[in-house]
Amino acid sequence: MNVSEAIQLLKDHGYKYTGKRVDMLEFLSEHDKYMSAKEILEGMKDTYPNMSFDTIYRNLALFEELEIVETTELFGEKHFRFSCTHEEHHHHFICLQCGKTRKVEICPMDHVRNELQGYSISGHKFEVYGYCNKCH
Amino acid sequence: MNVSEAIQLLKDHGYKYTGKRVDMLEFLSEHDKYMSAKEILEGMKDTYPNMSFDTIYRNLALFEELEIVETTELFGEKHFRFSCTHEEHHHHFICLQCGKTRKVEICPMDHVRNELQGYSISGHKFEVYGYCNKCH
DNA sequence: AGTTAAATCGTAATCATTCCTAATAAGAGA
DNA sequence: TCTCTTATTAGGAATGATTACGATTTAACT
Ligand SMILES: [Mn+2]
Ligand SMILES: [Mn+2]
Ligand SMILES: [Zn+2]
Ligand SMILES: [Zn+2]
Repeated sequence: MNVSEAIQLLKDHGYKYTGKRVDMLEFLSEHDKYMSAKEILEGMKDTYPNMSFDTIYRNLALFEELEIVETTELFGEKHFRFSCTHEEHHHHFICLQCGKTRKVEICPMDHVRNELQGYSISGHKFEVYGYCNKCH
Repeated sequence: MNVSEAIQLLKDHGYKYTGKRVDMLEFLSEHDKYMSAKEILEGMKDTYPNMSFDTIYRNLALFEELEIVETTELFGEKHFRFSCTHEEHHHHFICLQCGKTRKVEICPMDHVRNELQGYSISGHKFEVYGYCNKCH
Protein backbone atom coordinates (compact mmCIF):
# COMPACT_ATOMS: atom_id res chain seq x y z
CA MET A 1 0.00 0.00 0.00
CA ASN A 2 1.20 3.51 -0.86
CA VAL A 3 -0.50 6.90 -1.11
CA SER A 4 -1.34 6.64 -4.82
CA GLU A 5 -2.82 3.19 -4.39
CA ALA A 6 -4.84 4.40 -1.44
CA ILE A 7 -6.21 7.36 -3.41
CA GLN A 8 -7.10 5.06 -6.28
CA LEU A 9 -8.85 2.76 -3.83
CA LEU A 10 -10.92 5.69 -2.57
CA LYS A 11 -11.88 6.67 -6.12
CA ASP A 12 -12.75 3.09 -7.01
CA HIS A 13 -15.19 3.06 -4.13
CA GLY A 14 -16.82 6.32 -5.18
CA TYR A 15 -15.24 8.51 -2.53
CA LYS A 16 -14.06 11.98 -3.36
CA TYR A 17 -10.53 13.25 -3.75
CA THR A 18 -9.89 15.96 -1.18
CA GLY A 19 -6.77 17.73 -0.08
CA LYS A 20 -7.41 16.74 3.50
CA ARG A 21 -7.58 13.06 2.67
CA VAL A 22 -4.39 13.25 0.64
CA ASP A 23 -2.66 15.07 3.47
CA MET A 24 -3.78 12.51 6.01
CA LEU A 25 -2.60 9.66 3.79
CA GLU A 26 0.77 11.31 3.20
CA PHE A 27 1.21 12.05 6.87
CA LEU A 28 0.37 8.47 7.77
CA SER A 29 2.62 6.98 5.11
CA GLU A 30 5.55 9.13 6.19
CA HIS A 31 5.42 7.78 9.73
CA ASP A 32 6.24 4.16 10.40
CA LYS A 33 4.44 4.28 13.74
CA TYR A 34 1.11 4.04 15.50
CA MET A 35 -0.50 7.43 16.12
CA SER A 36 -3.61 8.61 17.96
CA ALA A 37 -6.33 10.69 16.34
CA LYS A 38 -5.01 13.70 18.20
CA GLU A 39 -1.48 13.22 16.91
CA ILE A 40 -2.78 12.95 13.38
CA LEU A 41 -4.88 16.08 13.76
CA GLU A 42 -1.78 17.80 15.11
CA GLY A 43 0.14 16.73 12.02
CA MET A 44 -2.47 18.43 9.81
CA LYS A 45 -2.29 21.76 11.64
CA ASP A 46 0.30 23.29 9.30
CA THR A 47 -1.75 22.97 6.14
CA TYR A 48 -5.23 22.81 7.69
CA PRO A 49 -5.28 24.73 10.98
CA ASN A 50 -9.04 24.33 11.46
CA MET A 51 -9.47 20.71 10.55
CA SER A 52 -12.19 19.10 12.63
CA PHE A 53 -11.91 16.00 14.78
CA ASP A 54 -14.94 14.73 12.95
CA THR A 55 -13.03 14.81 9.69
CA ILE A 56 -10.11 12.98 11.26
CA TYR A 57 -12.23 10.25 12.78
CA ARG A 58 -14.51 9.87 9.77
CA ASN A 59 -11.63 9.53 7.35
CA LEU A 60 -9.69 7.21 9.61
CA ALA A 61 -12.77 4.98 9.91
CA LEU A 62 -13.03 5.01 6.13
CA PHE A 63 -9.35 4.19 5.73
CA GLU A 64 -9.74 1.34 8.19
CA GLU A 65 -12.73 -0.04 6.29
CA LEU A 66 -10.72 -0.04 3.06
CA GLU A 67 -7.75 -1.50 4.94
CA ILE A 68 -5.62 1.52 4.13
CA VAL A 69 -4.69 1.78 7.78
CA GLU A 70 -4.35 -0.81 10.51
CA THR A 71 -5.25 -0.09 14.10
CA THR A 72 -4.47 -1.13 17.62
CA GLU A 73 -5.29 -0.03 21.14
CA LEU A 74 -2.47 1.68 23.07
CA PHE A 75 -2.87 3.36 26.46
CA GLY A 76 -6.66 3.17 26.17
CA GLU A 77 -6.74 5.03 22.86
CA LYS A 78 -7.14 3.77 19.34
CA HIS A 79 -3.97 4.17 17.29
CA PHE A 80 -3.52 4.08 13.54
CA ARG A 81 -0.71 3.37 11.12
CA PHE A 82 -0.42 3.07 7.36
CA SER A 83 -1.14 -0.49 6.32
CA CYS A 84 1.57 -3.01 5.60
CA THR A 85 -0.80 -5.17 3.56
CA HIS A 86 1.27 -4.88 0.39
CA GLU A 87 3.89 -6.96 2.08
CA GLU A 88 3.41 -10.54 3.12
CA HIS A 89 1.45 -11.00 6.36
CA HIS A 90 3.49 -10.05 9.38
CA HIS A 91 3.29 -8.52 12.87
CA HIS A 92 4.95 -5.72 14.78
CA PHE A 93 7.16 -4.82 17.64
CA ILE A 94 5.76 -1.54 19.01
CA CYS A 95 7.76 0.98 21.02
CA LEU A 96 5.67 2.06 23.98
CA GLN A 97 7.47 5.40 24.11
CA CYS A 98 7.42 6.68 20.53
CA GLY A 99 5.01 4.27 18.84
CA LYS A 100 7.53 3.24 16.19
CA THR A 101 7.12 -0.24 14.80
CA ARG A 102 9.42 -2.93 13.50
CA LYS A 103 8.43 -5.93 11.50
CA VAL A 104 8.20 -9.30 13.20
CA GLU A 105 8.21 -12.00 10.56
CA ILE A 106 6.97 -14.90 12.60
CA CYS A 107 3.22 -15.49 12.66
CA PRO A 108 2.04 -18.06 15.19
CA MET A 109 -1.18 -18.86 13.35
CA ASP A 110 0.35 -21.54 11.15
CA HIS A 111 0.99 -23.64 14.25
CA VAL A 112 -2.26 -22.72 15.98
CA ARG A 113 -4.79 -23.86 13.41
CA ASN A 114 -4.20 -27.49 14.28
CA GLU A 115 -4.77 -26.73 17.95
CA LEU A 116 -8.12 -25.06 17.23
CA GLN A 117 -9.77 -27.44 14.82
CA GLY A 118 -13.53 -27.11 14.90
CA TYR A 119 -13.37 -23.45 15.91
CA SER A 120 -14.33 -20.68 13.55
CA ILE A 121 -11.30 -18.37 13.43
CA SER A 122 -11.90 -14.85 12.14
CA GLY A 123 -8.73 -13.04 13.13
CA HIS A 124 -5.74 -12.81 15.39
CA LYS A 125 -3.47 -10.27 17.00
CA PHE A 126 0.20 -10.67 17.82
CA GLU A 127 2.14 -7.68 19.06
CA VAL A 128 5.43 -7.35 20.91
CA TYR A 129 5.84 -4.34 23.19
CA GLY A 130 8.97 -2.67 24.46
CA TYR A 131 11.32 0.19 23.76
CA CYS A 132 13.29 0.90 20.61
CA ASN A 133 16.97 1.78 20.59
CA LYS A 134 16.32 5.51 20.73
CA CYS A 135 13.83 5.33 23.59
CA HIS A 136 15.51 2.64 25.63
CA MET B 1 -4.82 -18.73 40.88
CA ASN B 2 -8.04 -19.48 42.74
CA VAL B 3 -10.32 -17.45 45.00
CA SER B 4 -8.60 -18.43 48.28
CA GLU B 5 -5.18 -17.60 46.91
CA ALA B 6 -6.48 -14.29 45.63
CA ILE B 7 -7.95 -13.39 49.01
CA GLN B 8 -4.70 -14.35 50.72
CA LEU B 9 -2.83 -12.17 48.24
CA LEU B 10 -5.06 -9.23 49.14
CA LYS B 11 -4.44 -9.78 52.87
CA ASP B 12 -0.70 -10.10 52.31
CA HIS B 13 -0.73 -6.70 50.69
CA GLY B 14 -2.68 -5.11 53.54
CA TYR B 15 -6.02 -4.86 51.76
CA LYS B 16 -9.21 -5.58 53.60
CA TYR B 17 -11.46 -8.59 53.29
CA THR B 18 -14.88 -7.47 52.11
CA GLY B 19 -17.90 -9.38 50.91
CA LYS B 20 -17.95 -7.41 47.72
CA ARG B 21 -14.40 -8.35 46.85
CA VAL B 22 -15.05 -12.00 47.59
CA ASP B 23 -18.17 -11.90 45.46
CA MET B 24 -16.33 -10.32 42.57
CA LEU B 25 -13.56 -12.88 42.81
CA GLU B 26 -16.02 -15.77 42.93
CA PHE B 27 -18.00 -14.39 40.03
CA LEU B 28 -14.85 -13.94 37.98
CA SER B 29 -13.48 -17.38 38.81
CA GLU B 30 -16.78 -19.05 37.90
CA HIS B 31 -16.67 -17.63 34.39
CA ASP B 32 -13.99 -18.75 31.97
CA LYS B 33 -14.52 -15.68 29.83
CA TYR B 34 -13.68 -12.02 29.33
CA MET B 35 -16.29 -9.67 30.81
CA SER B 36 -16.79 -5.92 30.81
CA ALA B 37 -17.13 -3.83 33.98
CA LYS B 38 -20.85 -3.59 33.30
CA GLU B 39 -21.28 -7.34 33.00
CA ILE B 40 -19.43 -7.84 36.26
CA LEU B 41 -21.55 -5.22 38.01
CA GLU B 42 -24.62 -6.98 36.62
CA GLY B 43 -23.37 -10.24 38.10
CA MET B 44 -23.21 -8.61 41.55
CA LYS B 45 -26.77 -7.28 41.43
CA ASP B 46 -28.31 -10.31 43.21
CA THR B 47 -26.26 -9.96 46.38
CA TYR B 48 -25.38 -6.27 46.15
CA PRO B 49 -28.10 -4.39 44.28
CA ASN B 50 -26.56 -0.96 44.93
CA MET B 51 -22.94 -1.73 44.22
CA SER B 52 -21.21 1.25 42.66
CA PHE B 53 -19.28 1.36 39.40
CA ASP B 54 -16.50 2.97 41.34
CA THR B 55 -16.21 -0.14 43.51
CA ILE B 56 -16.15 -2.37 40.44
CA TYR B 57 -13.49 -0.35 38.67
CA ARG B 58 -11.38 0.24 41.77
CA ASN B 59 -11.35 -3.42 42.72
CA LEU B 60 -10.71 -4.57 39.18
CA ALA B 61 -7.76 -2.19 38.97
CA LEU B 62 -6.49 -3.63 42.24
CA PHE B 63 -6.95 -7.19 41.00
CA GLU B 64 -5.10 -6.30 37.84
CA GLU B 65 -2.23 -4.81 39.79
CA LEU B 66 -1.92 -7.99 41.85
CA GLU B 67 -2.29 -10.04 38.65
CA ILE B 68 -5.43 -11.68 39.94
CA VAL B 69 -7.17 -10.81 36.69
CA GLU B 70 -5.88 -10.38 33.16
CA THR B 71 -7.35 -7.86 30.77
CA THR B 72 -7.85 -7.18 27.11
CA GLU B 73 -9.64 -4.69 24.89
CA LEU B 74 -12.76 -5.97 23.13
CA PHE B 75 -15.19 -3.79 21.16
CA GLY B 76 -13.57 -0.65 22.54
CA GLU B 77 -14.10 -1.68 26.16
CA LYS B 78 -11.74 -3.14 28.68
CA HIS B 79 -12.56 -6.75 29.54
CA PHE B 80 -11.44 -8.82 32.50
CA ARG B 81 -11.05 -12.49 33.28
CA PHE B 82 -9.69 -14.48 36.21
CA SER B 83 -5.98 -14.99 35.74
CA CYS B 84 -4.48 -18.17 34.35
CA THR B 85 -1.12 -17.37 35.88
CA HIS B 86 -1.07 -20.54 37.96
CA GLU B 87 -0.70 -22.48 34.77
CA GLU B 88 2.29 -22.26 32.50
CA HIS B 89 2.34 -19.22 30.21
CA HIS B 90 -0.20 -19.47 27.44
CA HIS B 91 -2.60 -17.47 25.27
CA HIS B 92 -6.28 -17.54 24.37
CA PHE B 93 -8.77 -18.06 21.64
CA ILE B 94 -11.58 -15.60 22.41
CA CYS B 95 -15.16 -15.97 21.19
CA LEU B 96 -16.32 -12.60 19.88
CA GLN B 97 -19.94 -13.48 20.65
CA CYS B 98 -19.88 -14.80 24.23
CA GLY B 99 -16.35 -13.90 25.34
CA LYS B 100 -15.49 -17.49 26.29
CA THR B 101 -11.85 -18.40 26.07
CA ARG B 102 -9.89 -21.51 25.19
CA LYS B 103 -6.26 -22.11 25.87
CA VAL B 104 -3.76 -21.78 23.04
CA GLU B 105 -0.54 -23.47 24.06
CA ILE B 106 1.77 -22.02 21.48
CA CYS B 107 3.61 -18.84 22.40
CA PRO B 108 5.46 -17.17 19.55
CA MET B 109 7.90 -15.31 21.78
CA ASP B 110 10.42 -18.13 21.92
CA HIS B 111 11.03 -17.72 18.20
CA VAL B 112 10.79 -13.94 18.22
CA ARG B 113 13.52 -13.07 20.68
CA ASN B 114 16.22 -13.89 18.14
CA GLU B 115 14.55 -11.65 15.61
CA LEU B 116 14.51 -8.70 18.01
CA GLN B 117 17.96 -8.77 19.52
CA GLY B 118 18.98 -5.38 20.83
CA TYR B 119 15.40 -4.34 21.54
CA SER B 120 14.08 -4.03 25.05
CA ILE B 121 11.03 -6.30 25.19
CA SER B 122 8.58 -5.67 28.01
CA GLY B 123 5.54 -7.68 26.96
CA HIS B 124 3.53 -9.26 24.21
CA LYS B 125 -0.02 -10.06 23.25
CA PHE B 126 -1.22 -12.98 21.20
CA GLU B 127 -4.94 -13.57 20.84
CA VAL B 128 -6.99 -15.57 18.37
CA TYR B 129 -10.52 -14.34 17.66
CA GLY B 130 -13.52 -16.19 16.31
CA TYR B 131 -16.64 -18.03 17.39
CA CYS B 132 -16.94 -21.00 19.69
CA ASN B 133 -19.01 -24.07 18.90
CA LYS B 134 -22.11 -22.71 20.63
CA CYS B 135 -21.96 -19.28 18.99
CA HIS B 136 -20.89 -20.38 15.52
C1' DA C 1 -21.95 27.47 -15.03
C1' DG C 2 -25.46 24.58 -12.64
C1' DT C 3 -26.72 20.44 -10.08
C1' DT C 4 -26.14 16.99 -6.66
C1' DA C 5 -24.38 14.40 -3.16
C1' DA C 6 -20.28 13.90 -0.41
C1' DA C 7 -17.27 16.21 2.76
C1' DT C 8 -16.36 19.36 6.31
C1' DC C 9 -16.81 22.41 10.41
C1' DG C 10 -18.30 23.49 14.83
C1' DT C 11 -20.59 21.95 18.39
C1' DA C 12 -23.51 18.95 21.09
C1' DA C 13 -24.21 14.29 22.70
C1' DT C 14 -22.63 9.81 24.19
C1' DC C 15 -20.27 6.46 26.74
C1' DA C 16 -16.67 4.30 29.38
C1' DT C 17 -13.81 5.41 32.92
C1' DT C 18 -12.06 8.33 36.69
C1' DC C 19 -12.49 11.57 40.42
C1' DC C 20 -14.50 13.48 44.67
C1' DT C 21 -16.78 13.71 49.18
C1' DA C 22 -19.42 12.17 52.85
C1' DA C 23 -20.82 7.99 55.04
C1' DT C 24 -19.74 3.20 56.33
C1' DA C 25 -17.25 -0.78 57.87
C1' DA C 26 -13.00 -3.76 58.58
C1' DG C 27 -9.15 -4.58 61.39
C1' DA C 28 -6.15 -3.53 65.26
C1' DG C 29 -5.57 -2.67 69.88
C1' DA C 30 -7.23 -1.62 74.65
C1' DT D 1 -16.67 -5.78 73.65
C1' DC D 2 -15.59 -0.79 72.82
C1' DT D 3 -12.84 2.59 70.40
C1' DC D 4 -9.90 4.33 67.01
C1' DT D 5 -7.86 4.55 62.62
C1' DT D 6 -8.01 3.99 57.97
C1' DA D 7 -9.63 1.57 53.94
C1' DT D 8 -13.75 0.99 51.46
C1' DT D 9 -17.95 2.31 49.44
C1' DA D 10 -22.14 4.85 47.23
C1' DG D 11 -23.60 8.28 44.56
C1' DG D 12 -22.94 11.68 41.64
C1' DA D 13 -19.93 14.90 39.11
C1' DA D 14 -16.04 15.34 35.94
C1' DT D 15 -13.16 13.79 32.26
C1' DG D 16 -11.72 12.45 27.77
C1' DA D 17 -12.15 9.90 23.61
C1' DT D 18 -15.31 9.04 20.17
C1' DT D 19 -19.70 9.77 17.65
C1' DA D 20 -23.72 12.30 15.96
C1' DC D 21 -25.88 16.34 13.88
C1' DG D 22 -27.31 20.46 11.16
C1' DA D 23 -25.60 24.02 8.38
C1' DT D 24 -22.24 25.15 4.97
C1' DT D 25 -18.82 24.12 1.54
C1' DT D 26 -16.88 21.67 -2.22
C1' DA D 27 -15.71 17.77 -5.57
C1' DA D 28 -17.42 15.57 -9.53
C1' DC D 29 -20.39 15.34 -13.31
C1' DT D 30 -23.28 17.31 -17.01
MN1 LIG E 1 4.86 -3.69 8.98
MN1 LIG F 1 -6.15 -19.69 30.15
ZN1 LIG G 1 -0.44 -13.46 11.86
ZN1 LIG H 1 3.39 -15.58 25.14
